[in-house]
Amino acid sequence: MTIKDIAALCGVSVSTVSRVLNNHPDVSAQVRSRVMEVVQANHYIPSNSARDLVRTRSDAIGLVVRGTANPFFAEVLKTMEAKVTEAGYTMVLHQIGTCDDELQAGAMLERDKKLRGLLLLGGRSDYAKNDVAALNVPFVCCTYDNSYGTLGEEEYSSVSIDDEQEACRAVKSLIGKGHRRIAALISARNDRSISELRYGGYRRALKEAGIALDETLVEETGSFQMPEAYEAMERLLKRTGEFTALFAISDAMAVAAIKALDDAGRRVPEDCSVIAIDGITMSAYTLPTLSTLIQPADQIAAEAVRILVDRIEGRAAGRHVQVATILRPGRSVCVNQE
Amino acid sequence: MTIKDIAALCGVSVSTVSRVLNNHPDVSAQVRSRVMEVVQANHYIPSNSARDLVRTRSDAIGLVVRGTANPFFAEVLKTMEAKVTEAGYTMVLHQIGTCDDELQAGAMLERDKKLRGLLLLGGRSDYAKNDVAALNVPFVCCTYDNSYGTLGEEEYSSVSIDDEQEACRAVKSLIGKGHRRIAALISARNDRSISELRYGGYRRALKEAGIALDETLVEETGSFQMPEAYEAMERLLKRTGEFTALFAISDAMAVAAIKALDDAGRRVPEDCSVIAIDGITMSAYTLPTLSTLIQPADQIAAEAVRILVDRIEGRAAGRHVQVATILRPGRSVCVNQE
DNA sequence: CTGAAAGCGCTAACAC
DNA sequence: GTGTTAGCGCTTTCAG
Repeated sequence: MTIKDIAALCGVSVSTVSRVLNNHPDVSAQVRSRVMEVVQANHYIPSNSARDLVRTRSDAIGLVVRGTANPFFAEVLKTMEAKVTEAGYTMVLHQIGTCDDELQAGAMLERDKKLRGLLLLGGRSDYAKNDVAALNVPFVCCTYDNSYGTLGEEEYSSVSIDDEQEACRAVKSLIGKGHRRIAALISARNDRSISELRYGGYRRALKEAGIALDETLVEETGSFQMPEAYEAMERLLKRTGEFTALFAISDAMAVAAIKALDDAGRRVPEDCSVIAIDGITMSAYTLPTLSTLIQPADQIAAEAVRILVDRIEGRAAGRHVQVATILRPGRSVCVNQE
Repeated sequence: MTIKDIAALCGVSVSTVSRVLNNHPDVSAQVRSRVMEVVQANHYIPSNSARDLVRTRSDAIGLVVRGTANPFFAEVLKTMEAKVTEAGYTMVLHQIGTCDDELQAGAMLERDKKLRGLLLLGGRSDYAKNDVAALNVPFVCCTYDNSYGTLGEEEYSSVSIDDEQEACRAVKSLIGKGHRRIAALISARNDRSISELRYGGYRRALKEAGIALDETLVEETGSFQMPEAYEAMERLLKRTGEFTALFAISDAMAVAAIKALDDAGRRVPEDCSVIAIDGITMSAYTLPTLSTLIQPADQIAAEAVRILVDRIEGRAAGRHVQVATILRPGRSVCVNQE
C-alpha cells in the first residue's frame, strides 16, 4: 500500500494525499476527511525511507545512547527529549550497545535523518581528528569529554562532571571521617575513560593526604555490572580485609560490593564505609542507602541541549561545561571506628 | 556525498561502487580496493533511506521494546539478538516509551525495514482485530498475551509466564509459611494487564486458603517505579500495620517497599516477609536479597524467536507458550513469627 | 567484469 | 484547491 494506492482509492492525486498527510492547509475539508478515512481504513503508513530521502533538511536532533543498561542515561534522556522539543526541534533516539561505535552510529543517523546536530550520551574519551571527521553537524559529548583524545577545544563540545576531581572529593570525604585504609573498586586501571579518570582522583586524594597508595586495596571488575562487581569484591576480601572504607566508581558497583561485604560478615557502614559516584534512583532505595555523589542528570541534559542548539543556530563555538556533583548522604558512610 | 560522487572520484560507474559496498563478487580486486580507499577517505556512508526504499525484501526481524527503563527487558533483548542471528536473520531494534503504541511502532518498522516478522517485548494485553490489522507479518507478544483482548488464538503468538497463576503461587508460598494477613503492592487494580492479572492471582490464593480479601491491605502505586512504590508503601503503613507479609507485583517495587518498611521501623523478613515476581539482577544484590519468582529471560527469548521463525518459514500457525517461573529464594521471607 | 537506466515512495515546486 | 512531474540516493536488471 503506497500513497499512489490511497490516491487512486480516493480519486485524487498523490500530491493531495501528501498534503493531507502533512497537514498542509490548502486542501478542502471534504477531500481531507475522505482521504483520512481511506488512510485509516487501509492502515496505510507512509514510508519514512521515502520521506527521509526526499526531505533535504529537517529539524531533527539525534541522540545516540551508548549502553542501554545504564540506568543513569534513562534519566538524562527524558530531560533531553523535553528540552529538545522545547527548543523547537524533534528528537531522534538511537540506542547502541557498549561495544558499538557511537561516532559511526551518529554519522549514519545524521545521514539518514538529515540531522541538525547530535547528542552523544556515553562514549569514548579518546577521539582523534579523523574519527570525528565523519560528523558534519555540531555534536555534544554528554557525561564524558576528550581527556585522552587529540581534539582541540574548538572541535567539539562537552558536558560532564570532572570525574577526576569528583572522585578525589569522594575519597577525601572518607579521609575526613578518619579513614586511611581505603579500598577502591574500579572497572579498569587504564580504560582511557571514566574508570581511569576516577581512579586517578582516588590516587590524588590519597597522595594529598599523605597516604601511600596500596595496590592490594585496588580491585578491577572489568565491567560496570553488579555480578562482576560482587565477584571483584569477593576477590578483594579474600586477599585482604585491612580497610575501613571503600570507594566504588559507580553506584551499581557499590551496591553489589555492599552485598559482598555483608556476605563476608562485614557490616556497612560499621565495619566498612562505602561511597560512590552516580546517584541513580535505585541506590537510594537499597539498605543501607548509598552515600554517593550524584551527577545532576537534569542539569547535564539541559546544558547539553542548550550548547547544541546554540551551535546549530550559530551562536557559539565548541563549549565545555563541567557540572558539579551533589552529595547525597546515605547510610553507608560513618566515622572510622577503629 | 553520494554514491555518485564516489563513482566520479573513482572514475567508475555507480553500479560498480554499489557492488563493492555490498560485497558482490564480480568486481576486480583492483577496482574494489580503489573504491574502498575513496569511501574511507571521504567518510562516505550509504543512505539507509535509499537502500531500504529500493530493497523489496529483507532478512530482518524487528524487535519493538516498550519501556526502556525495564531492566528485565535488557536481559531478554540480549538473548533474542543472539537467537535471531543464529537463525540467519538480522535484528532491527526499536525502543519506545511506555506511553507509545507498540503496534504502530511495529507497523512503521515493518514498512520501513521490510520486516519478515516482529517481536513485541512488553505491550498491551487488549488488542482487537482491527489493532493488529496494521501488521502484515507474523508477530510474537513477549512477556504478555491477550488476556483482555478479542483476538483468536490463531491470530497471534505469545510467550509469557502465567501471571495469574504465578502470582497465586507466590502468595500461596507466603500462606504456606503461616502468613494470613498478606498485603499487596500493585500498580493498578484494573490496568487490563500485568498488574490486574497478578492481583487476580493474589485474590485467588487468599480465596483458596479461606482468607477473606481485605482491601485495606492493597495499595496501588500507579506505576512500576521505585519512588512511587515507596510512597505507596508509606500510605499503606500509615493506614494499617496489620500484616505480616507483602506481595509486590515486581522486583523493583518490592525493593522500594522493603526500604519503606525499614524506614518505618519494621525489619524484613522478621516483621514482614516480602515476595515478588520478576527476578531482575539488581534484586539479588540488595539487602536482604529478595525472594522472587524469576521469569526465565533466556527461555522467553529463545521460545519467542523459535515461534516467530517457524511462522515466517510457514511451519506453524499462532502458538502460545507459557513458561514457568523459578523460585529464587532470597532472605526476604520467613515463617510467620506472630 | 562494467555501465546505463529503471524505478523504490515520497515531497515540493510548478502549472492550471 | 488540485494535478503533474522532477528528482532524493540507491539497487538491480539488462546489455555489452
